[in-house]
Amino acid sequence: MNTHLTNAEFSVMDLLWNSKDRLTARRIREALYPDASKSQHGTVQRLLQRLEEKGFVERDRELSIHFFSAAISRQNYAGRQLELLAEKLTAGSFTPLLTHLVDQKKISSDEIDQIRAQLNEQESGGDRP
Amino acid sequence: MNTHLTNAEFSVMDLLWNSKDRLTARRIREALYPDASKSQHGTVQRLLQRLEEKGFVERDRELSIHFFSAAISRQNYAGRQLELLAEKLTAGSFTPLLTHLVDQKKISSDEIDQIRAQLNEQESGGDRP
DNA sequence: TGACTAATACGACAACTTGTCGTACTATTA
DNA sequence: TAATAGTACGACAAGTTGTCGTATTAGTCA
Repeated sequence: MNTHLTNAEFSVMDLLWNSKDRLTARRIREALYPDASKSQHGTVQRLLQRLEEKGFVERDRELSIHFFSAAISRQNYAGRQLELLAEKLTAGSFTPLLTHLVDQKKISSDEIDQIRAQLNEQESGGDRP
Repeated sequence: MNTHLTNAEFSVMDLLWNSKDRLTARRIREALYPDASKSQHGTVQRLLQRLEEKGFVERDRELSIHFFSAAISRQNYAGRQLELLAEKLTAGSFTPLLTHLVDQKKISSDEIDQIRAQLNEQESGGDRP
């Protein structure tokens, strides 16, 4: 499975991630190209096709009008990208990344609290192998 | 300043980041292309030139043999990439990224300890507005 | 049913990027 | 001054990306 989303592909995924329900190609076209010229049907279909090939999108072929949904969650994608980043830059370790963030105060104190809470929870709680 | 490093460019930066001292183009070529054909001088020079344009590399022109060094640190680059990721995927917030990491236990307990220590330190310490 | 509309499938391509090479030029060295 | 090694950068093939257009299939309705 390819791991990279191009800009246009990302726009589609962003739509799907933000949508509660599955979307038709038409819906997606309407959202991405509100002026909706004829040829942009094709563009969206092409994008969906490539996204399906890459494993990012699931297509329900049941009906002749297909329904599309994200095959992986935004969280999942974000996590994967973060891992790639760490792998490439810091030999797979996240500490240097986070250290820098904290140093630069790029993490708000609210965020700090949330993460600390989660860390504490995890430490006490779920250590079932 | 461009924010993206291509593969070949990254190899150069990786070298510079790993090196204590500034490097000459020759050193870099030797490292990246150990077989060292003639034309690869040009390749490395080209890469260094582009990296300089992008603001990633500093070039000391003092002598006719130039010295190259990273203009931004690995940490800095990593942080910037992380910010871009968060901006694009989670409206600039890091919490969802980190939450996912913690959930998946992609962060080792050692790392958790380090980060927590740093968080505590920051909280008690430097809150000067 | 046959004409029409809308959907899918995908080849093609222009614009851009990327890695590489080669050539021109300059400085240093023997 | 000839040879060597460096810098500067134009050029280009290969790959990517966004887009379009055309072929084909499937419903729709007078």
